[in-house]
Amino acid sequence: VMILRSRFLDARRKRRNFSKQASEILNEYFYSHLSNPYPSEEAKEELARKCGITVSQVSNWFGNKRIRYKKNIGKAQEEANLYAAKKAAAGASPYSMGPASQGTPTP
Amino acid sequence: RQLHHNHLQQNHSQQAAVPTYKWMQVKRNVPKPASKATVELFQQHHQSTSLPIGPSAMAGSGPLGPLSSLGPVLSGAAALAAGAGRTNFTNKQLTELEKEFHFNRYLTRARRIEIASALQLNETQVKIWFQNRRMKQKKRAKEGLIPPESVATSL
DNA sequence: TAACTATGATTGATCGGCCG
DNA sequence: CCGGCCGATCAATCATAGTT
Repeated sequence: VMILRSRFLDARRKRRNFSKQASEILNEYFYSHLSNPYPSEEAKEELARKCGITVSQVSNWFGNKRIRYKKNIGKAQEEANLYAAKKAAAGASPYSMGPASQGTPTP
Repeated sequence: RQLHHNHLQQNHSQQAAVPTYKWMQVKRNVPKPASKATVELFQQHHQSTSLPIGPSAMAGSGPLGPLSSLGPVLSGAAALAAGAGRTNFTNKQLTELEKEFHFNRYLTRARRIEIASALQLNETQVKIWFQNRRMKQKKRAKEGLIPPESVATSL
């Protein structure tokens, strides 16, 4: 558990940060679906294609994003949200629609 | 713990932009980081250095062979019951599990019990390990393009 | 260059659904 | 009704990339 863990348990070495553009696409989707940031398999495939990464990477990204978003709430999240919301509203947002999203949870 | 079905149903935060949806409040049962002291004690108590686990008895003909140390069917169970969240598998355990997996991707109840005892793990832990292992292989097959995991490896 | 932070990947374990 | 499996996800952690 100490020094023995890097034999076959680490394939995660040498990772590459996604391109600025890819991150932009992912964040845009995430914030425009903040009510339910769980893209379908199809959506993941499309995102993967647009971002030039694999579906698994898209899944990882959303997994990390969700968890890390929760770990804050009321931090830069608000800011990021506004940033994305405004951007989406500004136009050219192919993800404006969705299954059950919409920032209008009217009870 | 409680049930949780996601979808819109947020809080009443005056803040215009951050509603706090249900998915943000989902909490799972992962209590303690594991009481290492306890685990270690159990470990060393039964650490039978050499695992007598023979890759099962070839395709189920001669079921169960070597398996000797059988007592602690719950050392791991104890740890888990004690509130150990994520168990830290030792390389020995992982190596044996990996070996067994290569042999059989699925476990029989009997084999599961053998492995669990020999490795000081829960039957559940062994079961889950195999489940996760299968998913892992499937995932790698899909992307890495190394699907069948050539059992024979006759390269 | 060291210290710190952001982030992609891994993995034991959970959740809900399905099946025999 | 029960236990195992699948598929997706969680949550904690690892190791590295990017910042400061």
